[in-house]
Amino acid sequence: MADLQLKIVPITEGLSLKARTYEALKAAITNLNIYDPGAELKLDERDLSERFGVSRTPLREALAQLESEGLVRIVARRGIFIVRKTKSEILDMITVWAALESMAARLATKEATDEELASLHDLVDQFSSDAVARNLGEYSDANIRFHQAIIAMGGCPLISKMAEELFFHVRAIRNRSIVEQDRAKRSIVDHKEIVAALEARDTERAERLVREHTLKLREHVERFVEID
Amino acid sequence: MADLQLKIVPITEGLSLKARTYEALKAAITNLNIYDPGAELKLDERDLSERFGVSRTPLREALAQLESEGLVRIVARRGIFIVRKTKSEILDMITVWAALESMAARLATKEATDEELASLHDLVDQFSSDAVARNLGEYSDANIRFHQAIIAMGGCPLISKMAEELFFHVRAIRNRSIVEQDRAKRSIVDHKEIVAALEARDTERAERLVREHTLKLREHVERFVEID
DNA sequence: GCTTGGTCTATGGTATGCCAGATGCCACGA
DNA sequence: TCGTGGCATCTGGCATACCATAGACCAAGC
Repeated sequence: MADLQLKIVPITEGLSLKARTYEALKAAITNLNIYDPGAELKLDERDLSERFGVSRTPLREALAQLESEGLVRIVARRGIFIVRKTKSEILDMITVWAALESMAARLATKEATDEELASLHDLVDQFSSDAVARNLGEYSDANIRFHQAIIAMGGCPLISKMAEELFFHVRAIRNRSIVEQDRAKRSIVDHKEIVAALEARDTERAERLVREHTLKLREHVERFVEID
Repeated sequence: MADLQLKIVPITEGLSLKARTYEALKAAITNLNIYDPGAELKLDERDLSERFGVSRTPLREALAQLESEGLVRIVARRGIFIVRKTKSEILDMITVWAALESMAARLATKEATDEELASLHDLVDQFSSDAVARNLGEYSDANIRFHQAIIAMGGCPLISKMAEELFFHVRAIRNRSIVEQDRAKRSIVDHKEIVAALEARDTERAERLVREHTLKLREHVERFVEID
């Protein structure tokens, strides 16, 4: 029973085939959406199972999960089709994003520590340089990270989880959006104001700024982004 | 080719076994949560497949879907366990509910027709009589219908869909909550104020009232409801 | 050549059997 | 009596075979 100091590390449980197949499929579909907007929309169970090197059973379970998340649609004896979000659905997702993040901002003014809030400055800077240097806007990773940080500071894991899924989908329209340098610059100003409101613990103002910021994005997408 | 007026109705495509199994399981788990808080938490694939009269394959797919929704947890070679929401998770769900419904109320002040808004009066009345007559509060169907109606009037199908799932889970704590007649009465007052704000197309006030109303429920649950 | 009914094939749905690992029981020994 | 190791069994994961039907293809008849 003596502690021999054998630094035992629990052997990492390899994920199930189902789980790995799910991840691989999700990544594949996402890349398809991003880089290959006009590509093949139909999938075939047997073909996929052969290419992934697993039987149809775990593959089907992975597909069923993707279907419940709305990434694919499975029609009996017809095929499996990759679902492309309509513009209206994208807009709805941004609306929900606005609702969730503005609530998170509200909570953050009450729950977050000063240190946490201060860390937002770095993210603003990262986004600024990213947006200017690489001509990216609302869809850059740096921007997403900024918003995720605010959401995390709300201290509500469910909001974080739901927002993450939304970001995953919304990001798919990155390459279709018209990049506007002006928007990026205005966005940076917005971000700075949001951080200021949070640091001032101004609940109402933080909520409003976050909501309006995201709804501005929504309007921009509505007016200038062509989907489908 | 003559139209013989044979009133043909497309034979309703019976749902797949998987889909029906999913519904049956979900209903079973929900009822268990509501009426039988201390009951068996472990499920068995073979036993269930026998009881439902389907093979393990569609059953497993149904279970996988329930797992991705967080209703059950499947552990390899250990078993399938019904997940009981923690109090903290319930509170988070109510927070998200507040975020979504307040956004919907905001949208409703801009999108809903006068007729739609007027129809809310009936729902308020239904809730009033329900709450008084049957001693129910925030968890009565009449109350849920009132809130769903507001959400629907926001005109954002995604919000409706997400809220519906939240309601499904939150409703499970119905029987564990302490019924307070006072709360029901105050709730009715809140509802009337919300309807008034909506009809006045007062966006900010409608949002605020809806948010505060739901957050009041959250606080009530936090303080007075014992879960687990 | 066009229509029409039959048939073939592709494809998702379902049933079933085997596998590996986690548990728990039980016999055995100190 | 208590601890220990082995073995039976339980249970989810996976592979595979078969089923049913939508759609494509084809051939016969006009």
